[in-house]
Amino acid sequence: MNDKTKKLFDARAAVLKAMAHPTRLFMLDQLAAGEQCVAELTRMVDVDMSTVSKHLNVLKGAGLVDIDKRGSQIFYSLRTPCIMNFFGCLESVLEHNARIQLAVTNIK
Amino acid sequence: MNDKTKKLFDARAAVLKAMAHPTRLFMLDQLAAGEQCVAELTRMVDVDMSTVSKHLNVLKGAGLVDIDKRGSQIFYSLRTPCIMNFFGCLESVLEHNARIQLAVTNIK
DNA sequence: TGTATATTTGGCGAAATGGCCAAATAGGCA
DNA sequence: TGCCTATTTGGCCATTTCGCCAAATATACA
Repeated sequence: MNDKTKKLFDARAAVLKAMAHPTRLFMLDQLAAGEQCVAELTRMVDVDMSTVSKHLNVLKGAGLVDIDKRGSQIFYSLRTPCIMNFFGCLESVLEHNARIQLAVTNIK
Repeated sequence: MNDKTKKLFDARAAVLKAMAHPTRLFMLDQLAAGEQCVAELTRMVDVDMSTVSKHLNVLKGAGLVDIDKRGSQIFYSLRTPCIMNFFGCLESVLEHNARIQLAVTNIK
């Protein structure tokens, strides 16, 4: 793998890594329906607000969300909505896994 | 977030997490062109074969690849090729990030 | 100015990750 | 059987991740 290829896959993996956490993925999904402030997102996910803030910072670092400060609140929004198109494919992987799991269970 | 929703996002995130490593992503990309054995993949990625083997096991655990043992070799193949459709969207995120970076550089 | 609300930051500890090396396992073949 | 090749497993260590709490920062508003 040459240097240029390595850099490309490093960059792609970094974006995936930012998405690859249940809380962050859930928040992206929520943001797909429209911008939200930190407090509102915190209400949805049942972890400390400081943790939510750090998760949002990870998403920002990966270029997945934009922020808009208005008054004392900060609104986060999805920068590249096509990200969510991937859910369909994820679902097909999960379904396949579920079928395998079911088959294995039936054998036992 | 209720329990069912949590489980769904845990499962989705697990698949993304399996993809979210440069070496694993590169190997998935290679497998998109056809099955490969461990030794061949190792030749491409410049890490120890034991490390490659563990990466492949992660991909298998996530349901992303299938294996086929033939003789003393084990061939890995992509189970759900639609996974690779996501690259296009990743690219648009990366391009956006690059533009931002360029803009910031120009300001300085 | 002081106080309340919204958000981020710093620090800590527990757990997971990723790499290498050495050793174990499995198959093919003399 | 023994030897070679292909692959996986176990152990170890350095690094990263993720959660909480407490403290800092920023804005609004009286």
